[in-house]
Amino acid sequence: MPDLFPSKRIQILLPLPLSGVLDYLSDENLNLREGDFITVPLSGRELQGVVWEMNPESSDVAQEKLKHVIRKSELPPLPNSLMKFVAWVAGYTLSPLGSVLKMALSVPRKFDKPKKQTFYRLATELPEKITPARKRVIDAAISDMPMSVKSWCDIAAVGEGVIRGMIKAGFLIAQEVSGEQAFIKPDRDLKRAILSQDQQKAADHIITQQRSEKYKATLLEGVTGSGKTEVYFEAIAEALKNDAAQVLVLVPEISLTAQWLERFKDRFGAEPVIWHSEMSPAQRRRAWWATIRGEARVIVGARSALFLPLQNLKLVIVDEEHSQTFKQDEGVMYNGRDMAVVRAMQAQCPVILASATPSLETMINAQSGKYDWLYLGERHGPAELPEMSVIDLREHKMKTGSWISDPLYRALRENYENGEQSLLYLNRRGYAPLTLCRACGHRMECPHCSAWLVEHNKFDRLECHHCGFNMKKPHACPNCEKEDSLVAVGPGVERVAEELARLFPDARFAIMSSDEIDSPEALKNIIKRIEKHEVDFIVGTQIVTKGYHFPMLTLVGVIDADLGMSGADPRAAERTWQQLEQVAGRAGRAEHAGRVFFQSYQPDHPVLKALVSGDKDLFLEQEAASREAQNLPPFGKLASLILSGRDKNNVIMIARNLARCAPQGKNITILGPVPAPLSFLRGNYRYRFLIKADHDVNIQNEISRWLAKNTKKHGVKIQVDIDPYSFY
DNA sequence: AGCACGCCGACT
DNA sequence: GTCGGCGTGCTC
Repeated sequence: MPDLFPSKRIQILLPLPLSGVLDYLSDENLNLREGDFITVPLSGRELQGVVWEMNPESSDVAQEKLKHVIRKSELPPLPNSLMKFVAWVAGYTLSPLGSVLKMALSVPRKFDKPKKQTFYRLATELPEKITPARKRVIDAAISDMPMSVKSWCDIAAVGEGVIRGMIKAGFLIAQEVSGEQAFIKPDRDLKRAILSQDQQKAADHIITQQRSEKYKATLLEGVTGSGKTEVYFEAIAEALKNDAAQVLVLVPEISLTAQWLERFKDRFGAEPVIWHSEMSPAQRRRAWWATIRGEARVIVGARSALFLPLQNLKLVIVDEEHSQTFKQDEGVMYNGRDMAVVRAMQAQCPVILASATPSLETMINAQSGKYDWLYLGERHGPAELPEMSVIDLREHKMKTGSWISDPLYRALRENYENGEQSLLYLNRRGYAPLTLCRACGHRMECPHCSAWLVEHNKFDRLECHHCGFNMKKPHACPNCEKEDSLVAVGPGVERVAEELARLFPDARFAIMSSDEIDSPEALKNIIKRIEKHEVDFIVGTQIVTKGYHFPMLTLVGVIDADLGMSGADPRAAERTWQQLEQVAGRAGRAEHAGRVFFQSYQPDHPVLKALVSGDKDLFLEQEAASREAQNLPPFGKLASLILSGRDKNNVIMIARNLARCAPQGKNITILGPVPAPLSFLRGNYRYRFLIKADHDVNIQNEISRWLAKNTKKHGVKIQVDIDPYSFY
């Protein structure tokens, strides 16, 4: 086929795990620009990608090999700011560029044309005499914005009949709208909160920043109930003065933000646009379109919302910035909190990091003056801080098979007899973490991982928490074949609940763990039961730290405060502290001051000392000093390299080869290879390196050069995690 | 990510 | 003797 139009070599990025762009030919009449969505052939199939470079410098791909771009999409182009961000994240995380693009494009049916819908807007001339229901509709109208019948019903709280009647009477006028149903625009002036002096000062500071339209990071610190949300709502209101501005709010887990959404709706009269991975394809499509067209004004979402095609980003907020949920430790391993700061920097807009218990990273940045630091001291309402104490388990020994010490039992008894609610916290699902044979000592282990099988009474099974393998608990030991010799060792929440039931035969219990709470309905039910005081004792895993309010709860017992303190994780102490602080915060939200007991074999551990004394600053100071001494983040840089493969000897050999050509220098240290803590996972043997470097080392460069030196890696997967949070 | 190519076990 | 298992490698 002769070329009717001259074509030109351009570079396309496809949402595949390819490290770079591919060269294609573009016909001039397609009139392509960078960011345009296009369809191209790739090994016999058609794929959608993005025009990445219109004027490539050079390429070694032969001209004959090049294929033509098939067509250009009618989608608005990918905003240049997002292309820049995608490239930055790929470079930082050492991930294939195409994998990062995939995160930005994983929107179902985005190439479909939106279907036509009939919307209705309020007529300009309305009768003077109207029924109360019709008045509600008129009052609810948002200027002359057209809406679907369903939206009218929702917003005015009337039945469909009322709306249909008004359409018939000509008070609502039909309008064909092509495209998704629009989101209701937040009203920045709707309902200003009355701010305390502290809050007002903080809000003023942020508003000034907002007006400067420059990048600036701010830590907004304040205990629970100090009103951080109201303060950053004012920043959002300020940003919304600009009619095109878009605001991005990142939250750790969107499924747990129902209360937050209520407050937003109350303040701005409309729900924000929501983004997270569990949304239905239709919902995601609608949110993505609203974002790329600039119609979405405030977007609240999980970390993946960073990859939305925002057109005019003017403010970024990271709520609960200390949450480790922001770190993704699969696929493209990025930290949502850090990338939010980068996104703001690239967009030249302010970013607010809000938390009651800021991460050490953010604290250091605030102390050094890199971030502004706003502190809200007051705690609103009558609640007092709980009284905390440590139970020394070396002193108060427990019987075998018991996990509740005498002092804790006495406190629980007293609380129960006073008709109050208590919570026992143990971050361990199931009945027992280990099952072993009394006769031969055989441990029930996962066949695919080097991990114990966890006994779950609820399902009457043994389960691996790493790969999901599960089996029925056998009657006889699989090793020595002795009958009834398998015993449970150690406690999980189910077992603690069992002990409680023995101690308090007439009490009512609830277990809160991901096994019990597997749907929003289950969550709602359990919360309702607790709020109605149909429960005397709650036994819960980490799930109870996620910000529910238990107004009747006055006692918290931490079964094992030492859990999670060991291992190679430099953040172990910080994480434990945050978790325990949050659990402790569940006690005494109402008029009663609460009591908190930590059971521990290391009562002198700095984490417990800090919690009991309430001297959080001292703990952070010590923690900072310790990390600085070890040159760990945020003072030094850390990365992990995990090699995994089916053949153990092959993995070891390749690990040794890598070790031989590891980067050397006084400002970079390579530790390893050692078997990873989970040395066998999902059928793969795993070895790990840790890379520690000074702050000024370009650790990505060092690692890429290192891995490039070693070409033979057959049968071994190498995963790089920059600034790891997971140490399995 | 798909899809083809390629080398070792149970089938007509 | 073949069908097909998924390990490995390539796609402009």
